[in-house]
Amino acid sequence: MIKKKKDIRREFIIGEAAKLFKQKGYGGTSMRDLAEQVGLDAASMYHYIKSKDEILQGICFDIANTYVSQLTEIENATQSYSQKLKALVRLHIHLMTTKGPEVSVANNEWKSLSPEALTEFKSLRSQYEKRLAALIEAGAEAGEFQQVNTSVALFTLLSAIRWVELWWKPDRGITTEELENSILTILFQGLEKK
Amino acid sequence: MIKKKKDIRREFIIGEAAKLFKQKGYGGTSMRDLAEQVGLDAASMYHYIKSKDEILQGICFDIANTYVSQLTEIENATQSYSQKLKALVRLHIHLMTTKGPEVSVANNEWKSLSPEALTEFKSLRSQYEKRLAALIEAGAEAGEFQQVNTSVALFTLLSAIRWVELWWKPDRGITTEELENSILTILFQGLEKK
DNA sequence: TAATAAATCAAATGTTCGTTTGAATTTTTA
DNA sequence: TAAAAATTCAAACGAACATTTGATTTATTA
Repeated sequence: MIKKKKDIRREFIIGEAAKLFKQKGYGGTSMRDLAEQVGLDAASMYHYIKSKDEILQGICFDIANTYVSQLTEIENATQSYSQKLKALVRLHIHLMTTKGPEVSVANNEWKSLSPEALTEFKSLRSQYEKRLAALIEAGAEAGEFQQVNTSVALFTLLSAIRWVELWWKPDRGITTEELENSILTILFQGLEKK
Repeated sequence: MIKKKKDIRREFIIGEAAKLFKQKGYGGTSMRDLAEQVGLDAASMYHYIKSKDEILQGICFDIANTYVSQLTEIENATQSYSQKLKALVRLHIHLMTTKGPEVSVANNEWKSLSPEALTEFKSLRSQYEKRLAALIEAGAEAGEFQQVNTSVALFTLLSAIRWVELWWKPDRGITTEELENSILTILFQGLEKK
């Protein structure tokens, strides 16, 4: 037996929690709300999860680790810095369209992590930003990018795509391909026509 | 007597609330936290404010109204659509550097508004987005912008600058002028060097 | 200075929260 | 089918919350 029924239930609870946390915030979601969503009494959920905080940790660190491993792959690829950056932006967008609630929670609710988890999470994020900044810096030195402040470029890129996690639904009348292309056009070519 | 002492106290409380709401979230900030911050007993604060929700409303709608009136001014100005859009982005950035906590709260904590206020707030935001979308649409038809989906352009622009409200401090070693110029360069010229 | 108004807070109210306990029920195993 | 294990929930716990009450202190006014 590879995956126990208990684990499946547990994952279901965490998935529903992600949806609720995205919708109403971590603080705004009670364990009783979550219990109702999964069709259990609140007390019963504690057979599958240890605490509310553990759920949030699961979501946040799962996403954080995904981001880190994607960045590592790109760092090791042989492409121009411009291509690397574009590929990374695509991966970010893709993750938002496939794991919307989880990404949303990791991006917006991490402040509610317990103190120890919070420290660890901020450290992970800081490392990620440093490595990404290095990529931008290298690209600028290679003459591939405009001369703009690295931090500004870093945060503008990361921030510019954040709306996707809130906006994207399968029925928006736009494919993920179009979505990615439009965003990449604005960020790398600029909105203004030359 | 133009401004009563009571009103000044009230505004101070709301200002401190904005800082705390930004830092710890609306749900994560108790009235006791806020009382300690302003140097009063929790009960005493109720001489100056009606409720916690009223504070949040004050912050959110103050910012929302500022955005709307700024947009109205720009709509009525005689400039190219490109100039209008750039001016608006500058105003957004400027508001973040001058009213950081309030903008942060209006952007991140509006979900905690009471049901009626929430409806009103979402309506205001939706109107704002529609008018901004119309500006982008018009600029595209005038041939000033690249051919990208209007919603994508709209949200990418608005989202791209959101990090400023969290990042900007007077001692970041960058003037607001440089900050605005760098961001505008990326968004309108693109990060890639041609 | 005496009367009045404003400001303060100790104490309590009722509610909601995350979580635990312990017993009942259902499912699995031998 | 009997014993063991897993699952469920009713009930309750203590803590934290926003807010109210009522009395006390401080400032203002006549």
